[in-house]
Amino acid sequence: MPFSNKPDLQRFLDRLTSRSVLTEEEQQAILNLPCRSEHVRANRDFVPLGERVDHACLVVDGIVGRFGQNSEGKRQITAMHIPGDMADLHSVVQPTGASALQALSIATILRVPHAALRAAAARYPALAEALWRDCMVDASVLSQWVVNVGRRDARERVAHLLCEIAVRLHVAPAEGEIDFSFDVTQTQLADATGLTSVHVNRTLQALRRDGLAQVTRRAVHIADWDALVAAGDFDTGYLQTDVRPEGRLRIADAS
Amino acid sequence: MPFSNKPDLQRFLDRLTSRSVLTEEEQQAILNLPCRSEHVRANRDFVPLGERVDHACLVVDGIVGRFGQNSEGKRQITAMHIPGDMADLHSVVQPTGASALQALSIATILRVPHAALRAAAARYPALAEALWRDCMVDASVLSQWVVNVGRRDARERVAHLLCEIAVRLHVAPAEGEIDFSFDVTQTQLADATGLTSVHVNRTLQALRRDGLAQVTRRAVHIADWDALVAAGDFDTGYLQTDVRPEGRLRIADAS
DNA sequence: CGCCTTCTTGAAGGATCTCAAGAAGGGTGG
DNA sequence: CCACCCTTCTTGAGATCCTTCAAGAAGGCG
Repeated sequence: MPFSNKPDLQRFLDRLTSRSVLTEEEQQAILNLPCRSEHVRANRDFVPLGERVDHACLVVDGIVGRFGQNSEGKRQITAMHIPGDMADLHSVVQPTGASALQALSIATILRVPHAALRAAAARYPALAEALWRDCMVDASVLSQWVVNVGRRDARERVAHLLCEIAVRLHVAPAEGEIDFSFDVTQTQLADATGLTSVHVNRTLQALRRDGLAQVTRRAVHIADWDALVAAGDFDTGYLQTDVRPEGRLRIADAS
Repeated sequence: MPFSNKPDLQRFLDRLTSRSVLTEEEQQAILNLPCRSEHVRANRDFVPLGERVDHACLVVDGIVGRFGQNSEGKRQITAMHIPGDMADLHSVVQPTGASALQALSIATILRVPHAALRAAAARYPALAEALWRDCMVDASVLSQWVVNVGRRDARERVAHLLCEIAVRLHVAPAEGEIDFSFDVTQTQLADATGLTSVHVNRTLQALRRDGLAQVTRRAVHIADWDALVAAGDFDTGYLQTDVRPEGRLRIADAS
């Protein structure tokens, strides 16, 4: 467990402190978490469906999908995780029946033992609360995905997803045009939006034709942010990015 | 705050202790939570969309829906809550951007102040953990709903929802036939499954015709549980009901 | 250079929606 | 206790969005 993992844990810590207030000592507890780095090739399921797990996975690089599937084997991606996300933090508290994880592109992950996370959470209640809060932001996203897949048409779904990713990557809202690397296939976009890859293809063509966004295999160029937001019926609030310092919470101090 | 609320809080406590281990003292902390009982008529939104809330709502009686909506005002129900559920427990840790709640039938709820829940969680880390875990079971359901709406056809969606509710109400799996009260309109079923009420109507007729289930305005009669489970591609694991005593968790004891 | 994955395109079919209107059900007031 | 009203359910027909199937083109990696 070399020190070289600290920058990656720092990224996760930044995520936590963007919404929660943690003391220096609590922050150190995160940075000192033991972990094992691992490279995963694209399309590999590195956390299998339905098994008990004893560690959580921090995404260091690449895009990771959480997914479920129906009996015919059709996949539905239920969450997309970007670097800095602890993709299955929920497993700390619910180690069985956890969801499966798949590398959507080539990825690097850090496996963090539950035991260490639990020990840290037990020792520092405010840390437990910060982790809990992080899980709830994840759940907010999940809620939005239900709305997305349940009550929006193809164009809206794809636009909404692109907006969400842009905001989570902190590349938006910039003025007008936005570029970011996003290494996923059209088939994976289809599995995330509940469509077929054929229809995602046509939908992306329409978004391009209408001057909203150009999506290629490796990157996204948003040509008109406001228009894409409108097309995706997107409202950034649920993502809880940009919480001002005075809005960050800490309720767990024992009295 | 009369003592008469204790039975209702006990129900919530039972929910917690079915998956988590709590000491006598911790259990008392739940039972002593202050709360205000309230009757809500059907179809009323009793927690509005997008506002900051300072209390969580425990469902005592009736069915409560959590929902989001798109810009056209089309609703998507993202969760259905039954008596004993704390419908927006997540708001304790994420008081802004909470989801809206609507009474699907006439309902009775208990409003529990965040302050009291926070104080209890701060004082008893194991309690915080139990609440966190409860939120994660809720998130598992949410995940399944994404799969349901994204990758299953109308018949499967409706069957899956009926199975889920039956298991959560602890009326299944009984042998073969099952009856339970379920006071929800076809329009609400449509909003939960991402369909139209017209199509839900035809789907229910098909389920009835095929001898799987009869759904009326007030109740559900499942004629063939196994067949409904197959039709809904339903796997009970994610609900984490029936966790055996030795499987219940308690990791938060400070060392 | 060659292979394998991914993207692209067309055409046809099907699941679900929309619109519309009548029937049934449940609650309420006279 | 009946009549009435409003919500919910039911049914039909036509429209549409999306899927399925298929096959060729393009792209990336060893």
